[in-house]
Amino acid sequence: MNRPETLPRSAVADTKTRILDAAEALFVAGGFDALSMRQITASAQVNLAAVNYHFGSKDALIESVLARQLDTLNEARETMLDRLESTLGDQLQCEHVMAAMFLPAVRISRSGAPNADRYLQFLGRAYTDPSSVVRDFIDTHYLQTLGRFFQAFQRTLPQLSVDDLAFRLHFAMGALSGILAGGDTQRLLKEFTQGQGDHESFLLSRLISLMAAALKAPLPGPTDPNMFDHIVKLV
Amino acid sequence: MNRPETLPRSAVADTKTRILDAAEALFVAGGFDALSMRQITASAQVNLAAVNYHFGSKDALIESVLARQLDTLNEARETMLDRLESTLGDQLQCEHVMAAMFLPAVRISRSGAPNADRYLQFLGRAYTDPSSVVRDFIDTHYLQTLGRFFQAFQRTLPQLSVDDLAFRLHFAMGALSGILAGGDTQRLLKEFTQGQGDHESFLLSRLISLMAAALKAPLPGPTDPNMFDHIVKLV
DNA sequence: GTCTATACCACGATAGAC
DNA sequence: GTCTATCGTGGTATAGAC
Repeated sequence: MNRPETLPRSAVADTKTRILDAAEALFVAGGFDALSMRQITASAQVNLAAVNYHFGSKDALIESVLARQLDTLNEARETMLDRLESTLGDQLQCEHVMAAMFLPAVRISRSGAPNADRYLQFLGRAYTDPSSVVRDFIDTHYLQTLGRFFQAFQRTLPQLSVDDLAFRLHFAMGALSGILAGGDTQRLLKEFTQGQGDHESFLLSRLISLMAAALKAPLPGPTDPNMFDHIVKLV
Repeated sequence: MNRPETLPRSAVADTKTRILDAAEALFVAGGFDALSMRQITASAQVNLAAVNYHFGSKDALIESVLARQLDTLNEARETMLDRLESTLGDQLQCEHVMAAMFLPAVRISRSGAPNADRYLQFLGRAYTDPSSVVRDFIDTHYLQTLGRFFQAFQRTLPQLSVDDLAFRLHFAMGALSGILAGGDTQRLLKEFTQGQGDHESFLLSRLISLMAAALKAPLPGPTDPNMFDHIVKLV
């Protein structure tokens, strides 16, 4: 922002970047609560007070760490959704919208960008970290992109009311978080990063199939609408 | 445990119970990280060191708070599942199994038990609290009951392999957590507690319909299995 | 503007007196 | 069983050097 443009980038990163890199590495390794200001500053070889000077607080630091990676991801997601919408037009289905949500992360992780190999590890941490700081920031950060995707889902699922769609998307997103938060995350990420194209397609299609089934479920329910009353009286 | 049986219960609760009650109230109000030993002991009007003496640590205290409520709930869940299984036999469907998971909490909250009205609030906190202490304990606590329900789901969904069922249950449970963790939790709980029977049946049947749709989704996926490959090549 | 040293307060935990 | 005193660690705030 207010850094002079004429200043040449030195061979070693400046203090602010060193703090960001150190915090990100420690965050990926152990999550937010395993982070201490003294650990970060020692790892970055800067003074303890440097974090507060450059970022204001520990919370603001980790938000900067998250934004540095998630801004790019959400841009790619919206771009991919735009392309799919303009290419497919009325043939757009909710599976395409979900692909636009999940594919960009995989692609970034396979690009030649620095630390690309750890990108999905970072995402796994960011999406599953239990701290309210991380969760609140991600929720806020997703608000704009999520609205964009909500409209796309509305187009592909016109039979659902706004309330029902919100309910089911909430359901589906919670399911995704649950999968990422589960003990299988490591295995899941391994398949993402190391698996062949077949594995990647298979896993993503399996995930998307499930979410599509939940989104497309008939409104009155697949069974007798009064089934629940029946159960209540049964026990 | 090692409290003498001959000691009569005094009119006011003893130190251990007062600590439990105070911790539970503060936990419901603000979650685990908003709890401090000094707050708890001040609210319970006991000494700061009393928590460590009676429970060993702050983590152990909150585990006692959770166990006091969740043990009863899981017993009721397993009991209801037993009754449904013996009553319905081969006619048991996965909707019944899910009802056995969700109904007991609603019933406890409407019983005349002390603090029953706050029971669902407590459950919402317990299931959505971000602290690893709470999450780990609930996961461990659910292991036995969850295994019992897993077998029941296996019976009602014989077309799914063990791995696929685990994947989908993981999905469904994550969805439930996502719903509870969302901003609509308050409204959801209001409907649970204040709504008429119609609302309760409607909401639960809507939730169960969604989860049943995800569990019953056809294995190859509702769309072309190669659709994902098609998407990959499209953008 | 940047960076450093250092002080401050709240936290959970514990030893030892009573 | 209960209490006081104290320890180590956490995030934060600030005065002052460069």
